[in-house]
Amino acid sequence: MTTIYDIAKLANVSPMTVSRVINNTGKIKDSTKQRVEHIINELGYIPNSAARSLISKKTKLLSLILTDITNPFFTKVARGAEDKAMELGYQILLSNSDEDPVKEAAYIDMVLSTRVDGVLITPTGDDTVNELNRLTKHQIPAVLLDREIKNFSGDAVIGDSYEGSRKLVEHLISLGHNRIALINGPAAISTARERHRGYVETMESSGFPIVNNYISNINYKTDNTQNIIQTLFSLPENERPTAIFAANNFIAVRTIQALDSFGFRVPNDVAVVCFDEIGPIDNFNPFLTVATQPAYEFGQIGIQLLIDRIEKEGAHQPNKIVLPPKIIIRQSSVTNVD
Amino acid sequence: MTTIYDIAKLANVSPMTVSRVINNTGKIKDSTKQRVEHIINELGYIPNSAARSLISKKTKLLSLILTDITNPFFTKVARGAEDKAMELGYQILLSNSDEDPVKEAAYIDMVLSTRVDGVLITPTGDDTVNELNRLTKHQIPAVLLDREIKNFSGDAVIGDSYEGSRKLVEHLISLGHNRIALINGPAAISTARERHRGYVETMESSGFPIVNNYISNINYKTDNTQNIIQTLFSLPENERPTAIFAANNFIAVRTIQALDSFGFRVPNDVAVVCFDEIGPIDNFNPFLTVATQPAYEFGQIGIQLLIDRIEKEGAHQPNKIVLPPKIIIRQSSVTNVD
DNA sequence: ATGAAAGCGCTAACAG
DNA sequence: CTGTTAGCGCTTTCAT
Repeated sequence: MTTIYDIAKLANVSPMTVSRVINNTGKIKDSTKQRVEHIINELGYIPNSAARSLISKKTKLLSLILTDITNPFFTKVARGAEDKAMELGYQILLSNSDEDPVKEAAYIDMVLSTRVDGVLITPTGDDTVNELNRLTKHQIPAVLLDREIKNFSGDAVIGDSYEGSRKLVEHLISLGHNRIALINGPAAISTARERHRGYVETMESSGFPIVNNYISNINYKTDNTQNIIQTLFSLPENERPTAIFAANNFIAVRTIQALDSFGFRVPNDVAVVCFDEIGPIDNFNPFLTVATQPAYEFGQIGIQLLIDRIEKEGAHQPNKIVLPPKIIIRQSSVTNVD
Repeated sequence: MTTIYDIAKLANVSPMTVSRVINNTGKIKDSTKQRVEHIINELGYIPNSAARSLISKKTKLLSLILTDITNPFFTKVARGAEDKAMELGYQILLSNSDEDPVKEAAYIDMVLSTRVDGVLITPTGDDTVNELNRLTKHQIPAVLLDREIKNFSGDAVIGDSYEGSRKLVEHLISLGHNRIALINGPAAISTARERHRGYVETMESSGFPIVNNYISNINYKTDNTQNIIQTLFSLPENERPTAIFAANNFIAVRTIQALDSFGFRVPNDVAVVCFDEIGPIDNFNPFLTVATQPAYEFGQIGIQLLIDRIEKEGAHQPNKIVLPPKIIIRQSSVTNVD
């Protein structure tokens, strides 16, 4: 491996001069500069970032901790994050927590030993506050993505789950539904709380009762919905829900599959709506009615906030960016739509 | 930031003893070990990997260079790669080349300066051989993913594009099609060459002519298919293709969109088949007939090969793993299928 | 079983 | 404009 010492020797200068040429600092005679640069190119020399990090305490590495990149929402987040990071000279370390606090903690360990400059994270739940505190203790800035956390104030990029929720429920109500079930994420996750709030308030303001049996909480990514669907549809026909609000795309898919397994068709027997698209290509799967969120921007803005926090001196106020959802009406809720 | 010196001072030992405790090397008296470990936990000390890398010349970092993680095939590859890497104690740096050799080269630069231990890469084309040679020059192992490269022999995980291609075309022929168009990727990419070969040989062995106008090459990810579709369907009705073999999922989507814009319906007017799923959830979008590839395994195996190469002493023979595709028949080619 | 010295590759601080 | 010295945090080597 060639080092600045090799270059220095060949160029008859000190290593320090080589360093100056590489970093474009200080004043170097043009001829020396040329000579050094020529040798650098000749040998294909590339600075060792470990050595640099040791001094600068910066790695130009960021950690992106998502629950699962396989979820199209997070796929696009990752793409936005990567693009912005690259643009600003950083690289991204990817991790999937799978909604599992144990995996999440293990990743924070790695993050800490890799000494990344910052972390953009979708926390698994409110308890993630402990991991965030570990980061803070080591002065590693973190930005929350998609989910806020109780007892933690810091930068965040989130969607407007309350608003999206209201609009989805209003849409269902406008179609004549009033027995609407909510299959939600865990109450320890802010998006689930907000979607619940949107659901409840919209139902109430439309004068419909909140039926507790209609509301359930499951894991956003793993739990299946068989039991829930079975229970809901064992009710007498005039008490069954006519529509289901699935809190996210994965829950929606599992819900539709469960419905299918019991012989119920969407939307003929039941209408289904949810948050976020189920595929990477917008408007290509013309099936699910969704509250879609600008995932790519989540990633971009998240990284931008993070890098601002890293590079800008002084502790400025926490920045909270709220990105609005967009309702797209498709066949899973109405039959007569393209 | 706490260092082994801080620990050493508090434990009344030398830094070397602390290092030994951390790495579990040498013989340490149990009592000293306990004492040191206690203080380590107390302070929440975590070793600085930059310092370690400087000595060991290892970073425990791998680079994953894909064309676009937004493509569900690569999304799953990334997931498989990340899982396997984590399991083996490595972290993954994610990059998207967007099929652009310039971006690809820029990423290789970063890779080189970050001193990753290895690279798993989907090359943009045969010219990527130059970038791979740069890696080799710096003794950084690389494993090819999904695509092989002319004039480069090394480890690779690829699919059987020829076989998948044959089966897709055979499927179309069995449905009575013989005017089948191929919208392929660039000839500089091995998968495109193999898919072309599978198409040509299957057509010929079935006694059908190869119509040159039916074959076109475009970028896997960016070029649109408007012109191609327009040209094909300006032909007299009895010369138009009745089926289209799109070489990958993204081309298929753009093809269907283009067909749609000209008022042609799939599969009623034209059958469409392609490689790889268009969504992350298998069997949920019951539309496209595809040759699907085990993307998750691509990632897992790729990382496994890479780490073997990194950790196993001695230069063993290049390892080439070929993963078979699976044909899934859906509505884009036949109307009477679930 | 433990420690001291040296050095990995680079740059900040100071000298000239 | 260029060089010298020291040290980032850790581990290897050699002593004890």
